[in-house]
Amino acid sequence: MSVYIEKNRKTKKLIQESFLEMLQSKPFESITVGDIAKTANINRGTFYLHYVDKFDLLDKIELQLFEDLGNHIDELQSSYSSIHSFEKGQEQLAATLFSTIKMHSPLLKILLSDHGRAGFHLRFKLAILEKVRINLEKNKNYNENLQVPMDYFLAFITSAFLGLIEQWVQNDLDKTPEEMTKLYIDIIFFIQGK
Amino acid sequence: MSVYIEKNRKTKKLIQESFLEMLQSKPFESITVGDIAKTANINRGTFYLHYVDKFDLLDKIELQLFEDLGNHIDELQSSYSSIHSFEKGQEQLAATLFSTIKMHSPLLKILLSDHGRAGFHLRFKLAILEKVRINLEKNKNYNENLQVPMDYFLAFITSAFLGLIEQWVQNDLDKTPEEMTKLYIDIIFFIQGK
DNA sequence: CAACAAAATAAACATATTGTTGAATTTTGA
DNA sequence: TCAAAATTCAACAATATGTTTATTTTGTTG
Repeated sequence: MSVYIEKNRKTKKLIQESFLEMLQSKPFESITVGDIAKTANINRGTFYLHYVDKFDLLDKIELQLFEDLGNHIDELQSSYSSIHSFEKGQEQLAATLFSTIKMHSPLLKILLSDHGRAGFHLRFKLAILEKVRINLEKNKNYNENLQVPMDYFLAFITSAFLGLIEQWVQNDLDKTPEEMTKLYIDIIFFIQGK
Repeated sequence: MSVYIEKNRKTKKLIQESFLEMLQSKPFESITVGDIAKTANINRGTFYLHYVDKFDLLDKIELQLFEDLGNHIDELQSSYSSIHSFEKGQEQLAATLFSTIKMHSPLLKILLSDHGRAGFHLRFKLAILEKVRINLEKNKNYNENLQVPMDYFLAFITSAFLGLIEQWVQNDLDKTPEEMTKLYIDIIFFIQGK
């Protein structure tokens, strides 16, 4: 019984790999179920034994990604102290984000490109935003000083992070996570006029 | 002759309006040329007299948007002095961006949502990034002090802007452009610890 | 008004993709 | 070797695509 599940997973994995490989060279919208089956060397009917349609396939891949990202971020973040300054919290979060993103950068590069699916950027942002929010709440001070609506402040910080991540992924990780963290801090310092 | 062009434009306008109306309730990928024709009360064949396919239609809409945005931004920006501090330059650009975005917010809201098309966010970011770049170059000082690769710095600043814009548009313009500009400045000040 | 040309319509077309079915076949592991 | 599970195969109706041809509507112009 357990081996049948294993077999199941192997075909699923084959489908996903073939699909993601195609996604590098052609946009999601132009990939047909027939294409996927052909590339994976399976019968088209077999695809439908595993997924409802190609949207379902991409849904599953996205969900798995967000789950992995979330778990890994939480893991790293929990190793930090709860009380810290805004700057220190940002540095810790940056270190966590960049080292987590690194593991998933090939997939992220595809999903964030125009070969992916409309709205992925929003879903990704939402996932990161939640982590930023939690991190900010660790710092008691910021609440009192912040004169700006929280949704806008979160949108600002999260999108700034996202901008660096997108550039980094598009540059095929031309820097280490540590260099990216330093880069983030340097930008904050520059804006602060230091 | 001129009236035929006028007639032509009226049908094109009708197609675009019907299309954008549908786009508010269903995603681009699920809208068929037949749907568009039905909503616009035209023959399906007529659609093909004006556009190659539905992608071409969306291409034209996006292009028109970027052209309008670019023109309006350039217009407003040219009214400012060329030499200014980083903060002053950012404030001027923010004021320009928010007032320009306001005019196109209904369309932007759709195109940035998951009803739009993969990659729109990237194309929009690129359009804004170019304006940010030009604005930064007006300030001689920043070049000397900046210790960070330009592509990353631009990605950071532009995405931060974009984050505010997206939140604003999603909130159905719950603030005036002036309030958004002040909000942007307040966030910068907060990060600077002032 | 009559003639003309552009634009839109209507119907038909081959083609491609979809998602489903049922039966046959192969693979798997116990 | 056996039975269950997984995959294959062929066929199916349904839908959307993009093109074509003939016909009608529309607006302009002499």
